[in-house]
This record gives sequence, C-alpha cells and structure tokens, in this order.
Amino acid sequence: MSQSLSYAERRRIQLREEIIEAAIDVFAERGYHDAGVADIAERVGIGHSTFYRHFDSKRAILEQVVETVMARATAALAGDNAPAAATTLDEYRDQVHRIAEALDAIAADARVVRLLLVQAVSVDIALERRLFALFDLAVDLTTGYLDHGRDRGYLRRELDTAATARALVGMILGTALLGLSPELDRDNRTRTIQAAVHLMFDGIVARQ
Amino acid sequence: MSQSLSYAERRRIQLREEIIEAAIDVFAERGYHDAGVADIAERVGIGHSTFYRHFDSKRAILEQVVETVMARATAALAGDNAPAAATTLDEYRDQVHRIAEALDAIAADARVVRLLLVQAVSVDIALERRLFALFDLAVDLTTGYLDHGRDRGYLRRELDTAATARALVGMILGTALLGLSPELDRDNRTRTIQAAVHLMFDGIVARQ
Amino acid sequence: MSQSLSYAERRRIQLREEIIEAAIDVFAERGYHDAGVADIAERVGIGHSTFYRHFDSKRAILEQVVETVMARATAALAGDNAPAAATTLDEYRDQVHRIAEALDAIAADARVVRLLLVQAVSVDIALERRLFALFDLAVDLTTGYLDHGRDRGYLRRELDTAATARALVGMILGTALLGLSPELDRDNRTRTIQAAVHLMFDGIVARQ
Amino acid sequence: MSQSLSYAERRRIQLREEIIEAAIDVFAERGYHDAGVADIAERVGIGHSTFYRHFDSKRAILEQVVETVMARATAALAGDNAPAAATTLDEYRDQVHRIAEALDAIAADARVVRLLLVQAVSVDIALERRLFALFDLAVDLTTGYLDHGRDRGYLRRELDTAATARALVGMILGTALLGLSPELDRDNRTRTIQAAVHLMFDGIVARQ
DNA sequence: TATGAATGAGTTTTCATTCAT
DNA sequence: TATGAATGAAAACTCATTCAT
Repeated sequence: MSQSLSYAERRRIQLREEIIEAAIDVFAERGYHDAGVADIAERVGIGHSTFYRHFDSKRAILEQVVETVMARATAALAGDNAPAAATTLDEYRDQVHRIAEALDAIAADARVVRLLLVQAVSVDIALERRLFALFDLAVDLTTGYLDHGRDRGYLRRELDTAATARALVGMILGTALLGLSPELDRDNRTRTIQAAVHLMFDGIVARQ
Repeated sequence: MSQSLSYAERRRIQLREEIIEAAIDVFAERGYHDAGVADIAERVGIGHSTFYRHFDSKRAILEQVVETVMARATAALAGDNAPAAATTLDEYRDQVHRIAEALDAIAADARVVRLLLVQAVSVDIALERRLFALFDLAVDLTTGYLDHGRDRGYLRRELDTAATARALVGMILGTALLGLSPELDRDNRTRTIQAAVHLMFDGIVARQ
Repeated sequence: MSQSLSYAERRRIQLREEIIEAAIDVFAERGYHDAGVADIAERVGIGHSTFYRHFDSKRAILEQVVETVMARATAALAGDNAPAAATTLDEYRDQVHRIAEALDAIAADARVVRLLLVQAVSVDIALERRLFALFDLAVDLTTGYLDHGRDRGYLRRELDTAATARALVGMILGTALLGLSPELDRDNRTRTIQAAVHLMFDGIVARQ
Repeated sequence: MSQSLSYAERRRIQLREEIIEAAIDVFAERGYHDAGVADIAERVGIGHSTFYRHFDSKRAILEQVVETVMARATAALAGDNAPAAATTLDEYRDQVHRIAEALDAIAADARVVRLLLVQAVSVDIALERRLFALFDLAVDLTTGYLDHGRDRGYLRRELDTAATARALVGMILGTALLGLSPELDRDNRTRTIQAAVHLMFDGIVARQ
C-alpha cells in the first residue's frame, strides 16, 4: 500500500510526523501554553505558516500529540506482555513484572509523563476527559486480570477487584508522576518499581 | 489579638482571603493560563485593579493559592492523625485508616487535586520544584513509619522502606488524580480507599 | 495681614508649599511622567489623597511648580541686579557680570534647569507656551538694555539689538542646559560664564 | 548592492523607515509619553502589532529615532562644511557662516529640536547621557577650531578656548530651543543667526 | 506549496482620581 | 479634615491565525 503513495504524499506524511515529534518535545519542555506554534515550526525547520497546512490549530496538534503518546504507551504495553491470562500466581507475577517494566520504560521518558499527566489535564476539559477515559480503560483491564486471578483462586477471594484495580492504576500513575522529580536516579526508579510490585502481591505485613 | 486589628485591617485581610478563595475556584476551574485576573476579581465582585492592591501579580496569587492549599492539606493531616508511632500492627492499621480518610477528605475537593497535581506542575519550574519537595517530604515521613514498623517487627523484615514509601505516596497521588474522573461517585471513592489500604497491608495474594 | 490667618489656614498654606517643594524634587528627579502623585505625597508624609485637597490634579501641580520656579528665578534676577540702566560700558559690564552670576546661581540648581528647560517643555503645549512667553520677555528686556547701550554709544551702532538679544538669551539657556552634564564641575561652570560674558562683549577676534 | 535585496527585503526596510519617520512626527508632536505605539502605527497605516515586528519596544524606537535624527544632523553638518581648518580669519568667518547655516537648516525642523533637546532628555537617563556625550563632542570639536585660530593668531591669544567653546555650543542649543517659539518667523531666525555669528566674532562693544 | 508579513483579540499591569470612613 | 480603599481607563505587548506572494 505504501507504494501507492506519491513522493509528495509520503513527504507530507513524514513532515506531519516530524511536526508531531517536535511538538512532543516542545510541549513537554515548556508546557502547552508557553510553547508557541513558532517554536514547534522552528524546531522542525519550517515556516510557522506551513504548520497550518498540516494542523488546523495549536489545540489540534496537542490533541494529536496526546493521541500519539497514548498510542505509543499502549503499544508498548501490548507488545509481548499480551493480555493472555495467567493461570497460576507465578505466571501472573511474571506477567505483572513484565508489564511493570514496560510501563517503566514508557514513564522513563519524562516527556510522556509530562504530556499525559500534566499538560493533557491542564489544557482543556475535553482532553482531560479523553485521558480519564484511557485511565478508566486501564482500570477495567486490570479489574479483568484481578477477576481472573480471583476466580482461579490465586488471588484473595474477597478482593474488591474494581476498587483494587483503581488503587493499582493509581499507584502506576502516581509513581510515574513522582518520577518527574529530578532527584530520582535510575536505581531508585527500579527499586520503586520492585517495591510496588512486591507491595501489590504481598503487602507490607510480616508473615510468620 | 484579633481585637487589636482595626476594622479596616480586618476588612483588608478578609478581602485578601476572599480573593484567594476566588482564585482557588477560578484556577481550578479554568486552569491558571486560561483564567484572567479579571475573572478572579469579577468573582469576588471587585474591580480588577483592586486585585493588584492585594497581590503583586497573577503569578503571586498562584503561589499564594498553592501555599494555602498545601497548608490546608497538611493541616488536615496533622489533625488527630498525629505522627505518633504505632507499636502494634493493629495500631498502625488504625492510624493508616485515619490518615487515608483525612487524605480522602482533602482529595474529595477536586480543586485541591487540580491545583496541586495539575496546575502547580504545569505553570512553572519553580512551583513544580516546590511541589516535588513536598512529595519528597511525604515520602520521607512514610519511610520513617515503615522503618519503625519494620523495627518493631510487625512489618516485613526485608522491606525496602524508602522504595515502598515512594510507591505508597505514588498510590495516594495517583488515586487522587483518578478521583478527578467525573465517573467516580462517593461509594467508589470509599471502596478505592479501603482497597488501597488493604492492598498496602496484605497485598492481593490469597493466603491459606 | 498674616496675623489675620487662623492657625488652620496657615497650616494649610504651609502644607501647600511643602507639597510644591516635594513636587519640585520629585519632578526634577524622575520626570513628570514617571513621577506619581503618590511619590510626592509620600515625600511630604501625607496620604496621596490629601494631595487632592490642595491641588486639583497632577497637571495642576506641575503648573504650580513651574510657576514657582519661574518666580524664584525672576526674583533672584530682580534682586540687586535691578534693571536700572547703565550709563557707561564699565557699568554695563559690571551689571552683566552680576546678572550672569545670579543666573548661574539659579542654574546651579539642576532641578530648576530640568523643570524649566526639560519638563515644562515636554509635557504640554500650554505649558510650553507659558515658558516661551517668559523667554520672549527675557529677550525683550535684553533688547532694551542693548538699545540703551547702543543709544549711549558704548555698544556697536549697527547692532541688531533684538536679534542679538535673542542670541544672548539663547546662550544663557544653552549653557544652562549643558550644565546638566554630570561632567561639569564648579570650576568649569565658572569659566564658562566668564567666557560667555567675555564673548558677549568682545567676541573672539584678536585686536591689535 | 541594492539590487541584491529581494523585493520583500526592500519592502521591509522601507516600512521600517516609514515607521521611524512616523515616530519622529508623533514623538515630536505629542511627546514620547503621550504618544502611543498605536498612534505611530496608525500614522503609518499598519496594525499596531505590526509595529512590533520591526521594533522590540516603544523605548527601542525612540532610541532609533534619536539615533536617526542625530545622524541626520551630523550628516548635514559634515556636508561641505568640512572640518578643514581655516588659515585666516576671513576663511574661518566663512566657515562659521556655513556651519551656522547648516545648523539652522537642521534646527528649522522643529521636530529635530524637540526630539533632541526635549524628548531625548526627558525620557531616560541613558538617553540623556547619550545626548550629552554628543554635546560634549561638539564642545571638543569647537575647542579644536578655537585652538587652531588662536595658534594662527587670528583669535584672541588669551581665549579660554574650552570654556568659550562651551559657551558657543550653548548658544547654538539655546537659540535652537528658542526657535521652537511659534512667534519666530523666518526673517527673525536668519537675523538671529547672523547676530550670533557677529557676536561670536566681534562682541557687542563699539570699536572706534 | 511554502512562507514571512500582517493583524486584532486578549491579557497584565499602572495610576490619576474618587469615595467612604 | 485626612486618609486608605477602590476603580476604570489606558497602554504595552504577545501570539494564534490569515493573507499575499
């Protein structure tokens, strides 16, 4: 199908992607409001007017940026940590570990966190809703996993799966947010992930 | 001491607080950038230049707003859920429950969450740092609690307390953020809190 | 007549004068536009609202200030350097010297020069006219002196007295303006005056 | 070299000059403070924000205006009244006449006088300094001429050249300032110049 | 098609002046 | 009477968006 595109069309698509990429950087660095269309255009190396041949408005590209980043994040998750349900606790543990690492890889890019957790929420109600819809989806998915584990018997029988899922997704988002702190080095980040997973499975209480 | 203030002085202080209150609303509703000084003034019912008799700039009142909200939040925590260390697991469980409820009471006000987690981070590097400093403090405090519990023996001996504290604070922030979702009703919120606390202590794994 | 004034009236007049004095300082230091009514009031030690009990507007006090400074300047001139006409060249030389010194004493106060030559001309056409009327008066007076000297025979017969008077008044104003230069010390100032008087009488050409 | 400029570039430069020209008018007519950027733009027939595509700020264009006017004035002087030193009194007389006429031609444009003597001094310390530096330069140049004449013997041997130069430059500035008076017609202006030159060379005293 | 030029709507901020105590 | 509080008019400046080349 790509050979059916003319050179101009391919060029056009490529430029569009370059603009999105530049916008990701610029919005993450300076924030949506402080970033100007001119900044984005300059980074791409085009006139700021050309920008408008590809996007209707500044708002429109933010939307596209958020969309793109959301897509990448979900793609990264979908990779090999497929939603195939685990049948034993150990399998589930492994799966969660893999998911956690994938999420960490995503969140390690501060731009992603800034765009999704900060900018997307601060600009606009409509965008905020879109984001919360994604979060709700994540909660639903997680609920499914927990339901499955509870049915299989390796998770606590009385688990309030929906509420627990919400707490877990919250933990993901919150630690991602905390990861923006400049204090946090790589090692700390890794330990936090491990602690979170350990917490998730076993809690903090000592067992005899 | 309050009787030592003249009528004019009291009036002045009161107006100042009204402005802060209005700013909390306006910033939470429309976001810092989309909110104008005129909007704040209008909500208070004063001329927009009167605003400048009480605050030097728009930026200055945001700072004051964040300060105020942070102070209220910490005050709410400090209430009766004093940092007095628990000596048994049950005491600690109770304490955590009380803290969780206090935090929930704070976070139930969507304005607080919006201001602290969204606006304060999106406006300015300086403000962002201030906020992260607060989060780091929360992590340190939590680490202290966990250390104490581990030393007493009611928490897991091999607990990575600092990393776990980070995960826990992340869970608080993340669930607060999720709480912005308009879908979430009172009951859901409560269940999420309970699930979070349960998760924290016992994890999700079934015990025989 | 002053004993007919009540205490309150005297106090009022005195305060009015204090305000004018403060305004002279403030306008000279910061310029009319950059100076605020509040600055003047603060210097006097009164509330800025009280200012309006004594003057109708900021513009009004500038007028008063210019009037006052002009009056002082002319008074200083009128002193002992009375317009009594000289009958000999030497008498006229003496007279011009006295006048020059009096003018220098006035112009040594940079505030006067700033107010009359800079501020009064830059604010307003009406004020500018008032000032030029004063200058024209000075030209007329000088013309009278020169006419007198020419009639007496100690000044050149073919002297274009009106035009020369204009040149002489110009020299006074111009050197006063140059005197604002921070470079100029007391000695230079004196030498300039003497050079100007010498120039006026004898020109620069060598005589055999 | 001008053909190397694209149409757009020429247009841009031309517009820039139109703005400067308009600003000269507007600042001279209403004074720097009372003139708004919008007034300048309106006179050029452009939107007020277009102004900001050519100048950074209102202050910046004043600087440019003063620079331009100063440049024009010095250019007018530099014309054919070159600084080539005169060797005889008559040559010097001629030279001074030419210079005086050139200066008069400059000062005949009231805008120039207003901008340089009034506005430039009233706005800003920095600009005032720049102007006084120019005046000091004029004094130095004049001193050089006088030194030369004294050395040649056609000027008085005991002439305090520096001080006299200051008095002469003062006379130039002062008569220029007086020339702002609306009373003054062309004829008066010319006579004043001639009287000034006559005064400069021969003084007012009758010679037998 | 790509672009720089142009623009007006909008925002923050100042300050002379009036008002209420 | 003296004053601080209140205010609105005005002004500089920015920037997303449109236009003309």
